Amino acid sequence: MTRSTDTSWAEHALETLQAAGHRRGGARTAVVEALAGHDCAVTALDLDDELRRRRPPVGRASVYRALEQLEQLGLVQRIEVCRGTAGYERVDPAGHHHHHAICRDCGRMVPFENSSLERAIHEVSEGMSFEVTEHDVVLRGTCERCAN
Amino acid sequence: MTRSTDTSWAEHALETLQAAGHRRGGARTAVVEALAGHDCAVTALDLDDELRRRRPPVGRASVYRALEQLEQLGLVQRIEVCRGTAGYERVDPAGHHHHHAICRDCGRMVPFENSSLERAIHEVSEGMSFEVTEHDVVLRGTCERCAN
DNA sequence: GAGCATAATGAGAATGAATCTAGTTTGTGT
DNA sequence: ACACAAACTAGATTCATTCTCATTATGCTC
Repeated sequence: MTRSTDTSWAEHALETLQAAGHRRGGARTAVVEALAGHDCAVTALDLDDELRRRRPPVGRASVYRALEQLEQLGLVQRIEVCRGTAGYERVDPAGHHHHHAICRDCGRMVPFENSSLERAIHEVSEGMSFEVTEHDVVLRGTCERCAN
Repeated sequence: MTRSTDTSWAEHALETLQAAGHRRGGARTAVVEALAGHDCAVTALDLDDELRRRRPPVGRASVYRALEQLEQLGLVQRIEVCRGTAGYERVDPAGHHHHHAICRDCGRMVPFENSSLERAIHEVSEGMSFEVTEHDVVLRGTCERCAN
């Protein structure tokens, strides 16, 4: 579960894509594999850099397209990493997930999880006219390094 | 408190700016006044549109600069409205604030507040190596209109 | 295994929000 | 009123993201 390349997530993702009526394409598979290799959020351009070197190279458009489809299927979550840039990270099929604290100065991102927070969010969601399918919590401040 | 133009917030903001060593400039004042007239998040470009028509017109750069300063002073909060666009809204000086549920389909934004959620976030923040100064919760899903 | 419809792909152009630059104006303390 | 720094505007620039479109590959059917 703490393996840095999460094979089970990748398999699950590829299966879900197929079940959703998608064909098996090289670029999208590469994106899934790359995501599986990251434990926390990566930007689309980081993935692009990483995948552009492959043979054959993966185009930027394909990376964005794949991420969008994965997000739509609830396989990855999108969060705002820093002003105007999105980060993507895989979603545990078991529903287990974490949130992030982001340092205002250096952009460092620290994941955390907390069950009473989850419970509170769940309760709020219930009492809402919305049908809430996803939530996202971001704490912002200064990390211990930048605080001096 | 439900007045659509919140004069007290505007006054508070202008005072805080001054206390922070800022001079009183026409453009920034205009931005503060415009923000006071909105109860929920507005995008920078909406404000720009709104203020460009003034005599004298306010430049786009000034809008962004003012928003950044206001955010730095904790007078406005920045949230991601839709992919790649930020929304800004005034922060109640009393510390009273709300979060948002955003419809994935139509982009509609519904504010909500919940004290046990706040409490949970506060607790998490305490136990963190970060010095957390701000937090942001976004619920995403389908609003009752789009759900049919 | 060949043929077909169509999804998937990649290169690069286009978009659009946000930031930066340069030169000008304005506010404030003296 | 003067001087000097902060604030301002217009427009160019940057940079993430999306779009276009010609090309390639997949999965089906026969």
